[in-house]
Amino acid sequence: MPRKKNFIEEEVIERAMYLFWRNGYETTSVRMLEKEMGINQFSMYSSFGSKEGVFIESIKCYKKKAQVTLVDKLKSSSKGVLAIKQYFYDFVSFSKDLNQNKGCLLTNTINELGENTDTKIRNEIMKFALNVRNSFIEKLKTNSPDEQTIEKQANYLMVSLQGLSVSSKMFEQSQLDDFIESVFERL
Amino acid sequence: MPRKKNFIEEEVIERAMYLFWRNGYETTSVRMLEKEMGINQFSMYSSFGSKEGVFIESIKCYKKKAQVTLVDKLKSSSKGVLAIKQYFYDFVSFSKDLNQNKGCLLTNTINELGENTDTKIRNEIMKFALNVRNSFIEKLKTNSPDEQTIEKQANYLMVSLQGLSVSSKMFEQSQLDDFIESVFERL
DNA sequence: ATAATATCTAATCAATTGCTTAGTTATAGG
DNA sequence: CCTATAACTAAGCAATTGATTAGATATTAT
Repeated sequence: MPRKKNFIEEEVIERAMYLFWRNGYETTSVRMLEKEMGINQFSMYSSFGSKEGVFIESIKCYKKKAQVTLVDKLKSSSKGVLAIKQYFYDFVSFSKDLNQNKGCLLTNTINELGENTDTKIRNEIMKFALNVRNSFIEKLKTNSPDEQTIEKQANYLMVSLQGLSVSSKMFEQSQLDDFIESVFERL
Repeated sequence: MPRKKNFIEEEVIERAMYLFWRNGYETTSVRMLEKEMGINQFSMYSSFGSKEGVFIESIKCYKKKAQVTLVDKLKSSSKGVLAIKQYFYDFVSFSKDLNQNKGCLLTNTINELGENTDTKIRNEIMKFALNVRNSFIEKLKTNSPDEQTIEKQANYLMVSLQGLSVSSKMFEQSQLDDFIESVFERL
């Protein structure tokens, strides 16, 4: 009986996601979201409950995007550890968009909100991190059979990824390339 | 002839610095600063001009602190590359304070403010990064004479440091240890 | 068509933001 | 002592924050 929404939730959330990605959580105001999503505040609140609600959906949207363009490619590759290296390069270009170095939205969020991060958000982020880590481990198995070595290497790669995310905001591409090459010289 | 300030600028700035370090720039309000610094808003603005002014002084304070506890120790060490490894471990415990993982204030700032970072602030941060990088290079020279190798290693170490800063907020100490050990296994 | 209901627009809410101003108080040089 | 000066207190500024409300507008089953 009721009226239909004249926007598609997934579409407006993707726009919101890019805004959060560019500006961070605190700096992004509800008015900016309104403008970017192309919908009224009422629609925003009735669909997503709160600014945080919009953010959580944006995080999920980002994860989906990263899964499709990065993790799925990694999983389906047959190149072993080299596939992880490719993931690193893909990750850097993924974090650049329209000549902007935005880093990784998940890393940005952890870094911005720190220990005060809402548990729901933190869980979403940690789940994805574990997901990536497990994908790394699958590829590492082709190199070494020793489980302890693999665990250590996985930790090494995860911290390295965080470094890339932040560094893409302040260092030159050549320095990032140096880094990636060095990382995989050691594997 | 005039009245004396009844606070010491360096003292209140150090308090402000810890607040910014814990909460980030945007999340820290002038009212919070007032409370933490123990001075009135008028005093704050007449001494430092603006919230950003307080922040810039806080950044300088942080740099001084990091210089004394981290860089000076590195410079005076005679252990070569091992001294850099020690710097990494010191850096992690430096970013932990009162059981809080706050990361590095400079890294946090770059990550939070991104490309919109005020030039003055950005310069302060970049200067310190170069300073650390040069200290690394000095120690790397004891290992290899090849300048190109050293440059690449320096880039590698700088990105790794950023990784440690962010990762200290989301990973276990053992994972950070794994990372540091892996970095220096082949240096 | 009509009634029911969810979505829309647009105005508004109290609270908080960074910052300023008016008026008082302390400190020194003459 | 007195006057000049700057630091103090505390109230207030306009603008913005996240969120809500009232009333108009579509949509669809009956």
